[in-house]
Amino acid sequence: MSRDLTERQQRILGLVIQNYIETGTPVGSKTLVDYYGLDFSSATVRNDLALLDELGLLYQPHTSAGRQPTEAGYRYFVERLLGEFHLPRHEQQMIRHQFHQLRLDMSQWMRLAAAILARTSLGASFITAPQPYPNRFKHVQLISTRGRLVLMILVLYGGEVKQEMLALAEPLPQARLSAAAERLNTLFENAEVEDIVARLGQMDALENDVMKLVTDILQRADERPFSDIYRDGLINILEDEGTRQAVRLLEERTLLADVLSETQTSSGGVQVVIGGEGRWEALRDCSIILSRYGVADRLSGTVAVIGPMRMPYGRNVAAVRYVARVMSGFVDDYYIDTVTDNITIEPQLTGVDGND
Amino acid sequence: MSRDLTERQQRILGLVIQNYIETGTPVGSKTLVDYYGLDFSSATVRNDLALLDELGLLYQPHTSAGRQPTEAGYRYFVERLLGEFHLPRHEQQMIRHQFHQLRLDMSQWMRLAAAILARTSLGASFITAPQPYPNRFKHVQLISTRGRLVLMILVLYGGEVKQEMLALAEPLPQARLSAAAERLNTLFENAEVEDIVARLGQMDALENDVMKLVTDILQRADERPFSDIYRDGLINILEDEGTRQAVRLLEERTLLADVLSETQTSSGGVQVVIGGEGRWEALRDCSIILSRYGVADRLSGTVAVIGPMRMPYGRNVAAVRYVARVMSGFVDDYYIDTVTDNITIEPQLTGVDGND
DNA sequence: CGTTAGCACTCTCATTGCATGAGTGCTAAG
DNA sequence: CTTAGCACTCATGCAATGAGAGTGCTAACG
Repeated sequence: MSRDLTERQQRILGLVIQNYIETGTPVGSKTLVDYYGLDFSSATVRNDLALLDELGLLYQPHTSAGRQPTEAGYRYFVERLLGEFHLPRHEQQMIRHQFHQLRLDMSQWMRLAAAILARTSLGASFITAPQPYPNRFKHVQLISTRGRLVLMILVLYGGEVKQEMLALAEPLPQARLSAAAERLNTLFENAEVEDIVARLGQMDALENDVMKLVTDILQRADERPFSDIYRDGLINILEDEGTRQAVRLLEERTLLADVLSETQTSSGGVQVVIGGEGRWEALRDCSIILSRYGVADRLSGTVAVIGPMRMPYGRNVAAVRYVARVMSGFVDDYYIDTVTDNITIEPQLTGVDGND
Repeated sequence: MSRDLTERQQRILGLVIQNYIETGTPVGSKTLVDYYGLDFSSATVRNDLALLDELGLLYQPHTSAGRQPTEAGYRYFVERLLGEFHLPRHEQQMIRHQFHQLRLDMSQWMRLAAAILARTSLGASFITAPQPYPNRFKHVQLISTRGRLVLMILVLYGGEVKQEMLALAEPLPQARLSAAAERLNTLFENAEVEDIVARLGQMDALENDVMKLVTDILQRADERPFSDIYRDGLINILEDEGTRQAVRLLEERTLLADVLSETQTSSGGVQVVIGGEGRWEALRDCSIILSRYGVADRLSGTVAVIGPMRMPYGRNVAAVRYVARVMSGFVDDYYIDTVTDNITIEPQLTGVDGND
C-alpha cells in the first residue's frame, strides 16, 4: 500500500491479473515475459513479483508456483488499472433492440435485463424492482368476486401494483364497492402510510377495512424490501464450489437485503464488491458488480452481476453500467410519479467517467 | 419384469433401496443380512441379488461392489413397494399454521409452499401459479399517470392481475378513462379472447386500443404459460454434479414447460418422474415428485420437489401431496370463478389412496 | 429343489515411492 | 538497477502394492 507502484510494477500486476483471469492458473515470470514479449528479463519480473507479493497484491498458492491475485490485488486492479471500457456499439444496439421488442411492462424489462446480463457476463445476475421512497397511495380498486370475497387492487406511486383478497363481513354489490373505492381514491390521493394510519377509524366499516389492509401492505413493503426480484444465469456459477455459495445470496432474502443495504449507499456509481469484503462468508470467492438504476432517492432498484473473483471486470462493469442506464431510461420515461423533473441515475465506475 | 418377484425378493429389493437411500453406498449381501437381521443367509441373498440384477432392477457399479438401484428399480419401489405414508400430524399442523399466518394473497401462498417443500424435502422445489383455462376477461381499470401514459390493470377470472402501461395518442382526463373502463367491463364481462378479437374495431379509439392490448396479453399468456413460478431450495441440489443439472429445469422456461406438458396430463395424482425417464438429459440423475393442485380442468397449477434419484420418496411424496392439498383448498376457497361447484384436486399417489 | 457354507477371484481404494518440471529466491556479475 | 545462472522447493502424475469388500460358483445339506 504505502508507496505507489512504479509503472512497470503496475504493468506487471495488470498482466498477471489479466493472464490469471484468462487461464485460471498461477502465472510465473517466464510465462509473463514470453507471452507478452516484455522488454525486460524474467529475473526483473521476479523481483517485482516478490515486491507485489510482499505488498499483498499477489500471492503464490505454494512455493514453487506462479502468482495469482489476492482480493487486494483485484481491488487495486479494478480501482486503478481498469481503463474505461464500453460495450461494443453493436452489442449496445442489440440490447436496446431486445428491450424495444417488449411492451411497456416493468416485470418484462426486469426479466430481460437479468437475462441479458447473465448471457453477456457468463455469471449470475439479479435485478430488484425500483423501490419508491416513500410509498404513497395512488389508487385502489375493489372487485366483487364470490360471496363475501373482494379482490382489492392497490396501485402505488412508482407504479407498483399489489393485490390481495379481502373477506367482508357480508356480501356487498359491486356498485357499493366501486363507490367506496372512488371515495378512498380522492380522499387518500398521494397519502403516505402515516397519513392513512392517522385517519383510520374516521370512515365506515368497509372503507376502514380496506384502508387497514392498505396500511398493512404498505408497512410490509417497507419492512421487507427487495421482494420483487428477478434472477438469471444461476447455471453459470454452479461449477466452482466457491461461486456456488453465492446462490445463497440469491435465495436468502435476508442475506440479499443485508448486502444491498451495506452497499450502494451512495449515488449511482457502478460498485464492485470483491470477495465479500470480509463481511459475507458466502461471497468469499465471488465478486459482485452492482449499480443502482432508476430515479435518484425516489424510485431506485439495483441491478447486479455475480461471478467468480476471476471474472472479466472490464466487460462486466460495462455491461452492468449499460443495462442500468437503459433501465433508468425506462423508469424515467414510463413510471408513475407526482413530479416530472426526474434525475435519472447515470451509472459510472467510481471515479471513472461513464459517458459513451 | 415378466414374472412377479417372490415376497423375499421384494423385501430384499426394498431393503437394498432403503439402505442405499440412507447411506449412498452400494450395499452387499452381508451388510444386508447383518444390518437388518435377516433370517436367511447371505448366500441366499446373493442369489436373489443376482436375479434382481438380471431383471434390471439393481446393478453393481463394478464387479466387486454391492448393488444399487437402477432407474427401473426405483420405479418398481415407488410404484409397488412404497407404502402409504403421511406427514406426522404435528408437521401437518405446523404447515397449516404457517399458511394461516399469511394474508389472502396467492403469491405469498406460493412462496410459502415452495419454502416448506424445500425445507422438508431437502431438495429444490417449485410451484407454478394456477392457470385458468380458458382465460376470461373479468375487469379492466385505467389509471391516468403522466402525460399520455395510462396504467392499465387487467383482472382475469381466476384472479390473475396483469398490468401494463399504455401510451395514448393524446392525454385524456381520468374521468374519461374511468368511463371507458366501466363500459368495457360491462361489455366484455366473462369474454374469452376470441370474443374480444371478434369485436375489435367496433369501439372508439381508446376502447379499441385498450382491448387490443388486452388480447395481446391474453394471447401471450396462452403462448407462454408457467411464467409465474416460485422456486426454493436450489442450494440443496448443488452438491452433486448430477442434480445440479436440474437447475436448468428451473431456469429454462422452455424445458420446464416441456416437462410439465408431458407429465400430469391426467388428474390429480402425485406423479414421480425418475431419472428423466430417458427423455430429459438434464434430469438424468434426478427425480421429480409433482402434483397438480387447484380446481380440476379449470384453474390448476403444479407443485413439485426435485432431488437426487436417491431421495426419501415416502416422505417427499407425502409432503408434496399435503402441500398440494392445502393449496387446492386455498384456490377453492378464495379464487375468483364464475361458478361455485368447484372440484378441488385431491392429490393421491397413482393407485394409492391419499386420505389422511 | 431351495438353501447354505466355503472358497477362489475380482476389482476399487488408499498409500507409498519416485521422477518430472515449473517456478522461485539468491548471488554475483554487468 | 538489471540480468544470468543455479540450487532448491514443492505440486503433480504415474506405477506398484496391499487390504478389504463383495462377488459367483461349487458342493453339501435338509
